[in-house]
Amino acid sequence: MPREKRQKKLNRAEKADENRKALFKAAAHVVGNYGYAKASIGRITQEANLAQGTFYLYFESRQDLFDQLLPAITDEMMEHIKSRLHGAADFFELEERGATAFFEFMTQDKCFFRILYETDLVSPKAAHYHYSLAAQKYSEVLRRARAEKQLRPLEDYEEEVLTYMMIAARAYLYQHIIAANQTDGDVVKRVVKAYINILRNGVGPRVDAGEPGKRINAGQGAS
Amino acid sequence: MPREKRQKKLNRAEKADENRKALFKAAAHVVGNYGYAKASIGRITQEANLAQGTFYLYFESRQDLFDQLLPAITDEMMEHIKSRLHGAADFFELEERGATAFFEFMTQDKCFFRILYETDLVSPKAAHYHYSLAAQKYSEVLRRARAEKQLRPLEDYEEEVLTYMMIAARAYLYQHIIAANQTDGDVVKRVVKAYINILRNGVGPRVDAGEPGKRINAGQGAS
Amino acid sequence: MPREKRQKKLNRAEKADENRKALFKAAAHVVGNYGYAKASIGRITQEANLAQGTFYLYFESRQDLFDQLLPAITDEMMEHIKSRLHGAADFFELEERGATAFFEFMTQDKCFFRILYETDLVSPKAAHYHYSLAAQKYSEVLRRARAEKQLRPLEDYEEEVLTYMMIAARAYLYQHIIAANQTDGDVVKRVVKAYINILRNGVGPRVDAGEPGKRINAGQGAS
Amino acid sequence: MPREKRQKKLNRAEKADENRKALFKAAAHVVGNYGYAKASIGRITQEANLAQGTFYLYFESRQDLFDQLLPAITDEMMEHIKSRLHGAADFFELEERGATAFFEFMTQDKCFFRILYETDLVSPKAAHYHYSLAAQKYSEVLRRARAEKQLRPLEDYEEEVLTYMMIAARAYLYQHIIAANQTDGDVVKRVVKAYINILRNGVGPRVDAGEPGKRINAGQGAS
DNA sequence: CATGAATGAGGATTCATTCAT
DNA sequence: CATGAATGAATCCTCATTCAT
Repeated sequence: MPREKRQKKLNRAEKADENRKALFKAAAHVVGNYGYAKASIGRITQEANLAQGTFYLYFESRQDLFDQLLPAITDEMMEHIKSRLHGAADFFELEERGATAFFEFMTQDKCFFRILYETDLVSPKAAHYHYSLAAQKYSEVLRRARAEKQLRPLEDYEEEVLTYMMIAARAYLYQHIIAANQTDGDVVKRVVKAYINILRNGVGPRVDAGEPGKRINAGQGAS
Repeated sequence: MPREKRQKKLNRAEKADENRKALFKAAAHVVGNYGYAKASIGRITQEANLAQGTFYLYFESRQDLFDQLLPAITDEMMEHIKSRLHGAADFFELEERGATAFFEFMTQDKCFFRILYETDLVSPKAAHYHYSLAAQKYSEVLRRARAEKQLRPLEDYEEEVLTYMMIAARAYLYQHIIAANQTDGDVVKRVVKAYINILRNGVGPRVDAGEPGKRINAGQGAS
Repeated sequence: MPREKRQKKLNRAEKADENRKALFKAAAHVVGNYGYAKASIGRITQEANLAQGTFYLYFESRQDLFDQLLPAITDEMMEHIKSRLHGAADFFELEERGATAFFEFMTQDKCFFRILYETDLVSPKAAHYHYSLAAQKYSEVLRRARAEKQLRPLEDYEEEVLTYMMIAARAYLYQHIIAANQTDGDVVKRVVKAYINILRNGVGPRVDAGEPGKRINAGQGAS
Repeated sequence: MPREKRQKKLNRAEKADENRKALFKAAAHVVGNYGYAKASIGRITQEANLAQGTFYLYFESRQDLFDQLLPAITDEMMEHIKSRLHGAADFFELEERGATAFFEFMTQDKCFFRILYETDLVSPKAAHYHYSLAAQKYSEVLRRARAEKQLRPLEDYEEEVLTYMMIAARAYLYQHIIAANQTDGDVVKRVVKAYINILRNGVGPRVDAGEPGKRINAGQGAS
């Protein structure tokens, strides 16, 4: 008897969890493809194969869903990326793997950026959670990398600027190069390689090893 | 008599122009602060001090406004940036001035990014106009910079990746560092400096720790 | 338990049916009295004691209602008329009863013709349904009447012309004589008598004034 | 000088008349094809090649136009029909010519019935003008025909019923047979012939087929 | 728990009418 | 006279939310 009861309770709890997940998934799909504005409860519940009223058993309001949606995806993404980082030799390899994992995750769920950008409006808190988590992860990584001399010495502000340049790069490179060339199977690899190379070396002209005194750009002002 | 008539006609045309501009401005303000979803014709016209019906004398529909809004701001922004570039010595100075001008423009019109990101949904065409114009400008600049050897040789994919990294950096650095520290009057200067430094030199460790002079401008901060 | 459930379900279905009927009735009333143009959803739902939004649970759109309104009334009318025809001896008695039933139905629902005439514009399909059904009914009746020699031989075109003359007569006689003399309780009877008489005998002069018995029923008034 | 002035005045007056007529014509066209509901001032003035504001120089309001539109057309129609009646031998020939002229007029301006039927709603007065004029014309014709024994003796109510049967027949025969068979060039002729035949003789069975001489024109169909 | 009918507020759009030019 | 810009009321429709079943 008690087992049966537990069983039933489990079924109930499982069913509830299933419904909640179905609503999240449906919401992500609808918001990602049509935007928050068109993400009506009706559309979401329909997509989740539930009745409209059922929505309110799992979320207090439309706003409540929006507050929870991005954080849920963010956590999932962080989990995914983390799982791919193990064993990286240094900062640049870490970033290479991280970016690759990020792009992979995006490709699974193309609508991520629509959700991210719109969330900024409908739920600033949720958006802040996303960005501050990302920034915090980078901060940790950078601290360790600096401690281990994997980077050149960074001056004031450079760490913060670097952090957001990397977050930004991931976002834009995905949206504007990778998403636009999805048929090309190698695009991720190539983009990551170029990205890491620029990140490591910058794009300034190299001093000629043989002429250490020479300053590149010396005559540049003439242009 | 003809003068009076011309005068009057001018007034009419001027009034119309004023109204259109007021609607654009109001729309930018409302969309930027509340998002497209809440940018009702009522709110926009109220902000512009016009009657609701008047809106339809200047735009065919709400969608029509949305299609025109971002391009109008984009053009204005490009104009502003262009006006600040004259006399830059090389690529990095150009990017320094460009980014600074960009940040200035953003500060005038803080809601730009909300408009940009949301536009992607409500008017993909308008968003595409923005990004492709930005990419095109960078493409031209990069071509010239490469021709004049202001950059290290770039490999395949690096130019495209670099372009979007710069566009991305401008966006994220503004949104996450500059907008968040607006009380600090020097934040733009410092961010730009750090950004250009990373762009030029990367963040990889120097091969030869003992020879800091190897990299051009490594000590740029001294200026 | 199952009984209660069934009971409840019935109630729901019944409520829905009631609402739909209330909307039809309200629509008929509003359209009939104010015309389609002024038949706003607001007016109709108010008349039906329902909220505006409720309308859209029963009709897809205003147009959808308009498409259904006339056919619904047409079917009701046909049903009513049919119920009064049983036992008619011949064509003229059938038409007498039919016209009388028609006039009765009209008197219940005075706005019928406004609906009919306007429907032609807002829902040509619905109007066509009405007219073609009416024409078809007459066609059947005429076929039988001819087979049973209840009519003089009809030449080409006469059957079709006769059909529309009868449909037309019903409409105009109701609108211009009966509706205008509703206080007169016998108006229907008298109009029908005169109508049937003209239909049967025409109005041409009799060749032979001295032989009134020449035409069957020519002296019908004696009955 | 005076001549020139008169000339100018005439031009002005002519211009005004032209505008008024253009508005009437445009209104008839728009109302006839789209109905009163969609006959906005904007559409009408556009059709008339005039500015919206100009409308109010010729009509007090939209309603004012609607009040005048049908009467104007009615007068035009009566004029047309009257011009075709001259020389008719008796009542039936008169009706034959009248109906033919009516159908001709309709064919010129197909939208007449939409205007007529809708006018009933937007301007009952104007509709009443139409119907009472038509009834009055018939009344005069019938009085003379009866005086001249061109009809069989009519009982009570028969005259009024006959009047509206004829008005109704014209309307429905045009709308449902003639308008629907416009490609058939002879349709008018045939419909009129059948109509007059039914009107004259009715459709009741003949007592004695062997006595063709009994009814005037009884064998008319043989032609 | 789950349902979906009912609600009514909110928003895009149209249009008769006015009035300055 | 003629114009057409400006107005704001009116209307269809959508949708978050509630609640009886």
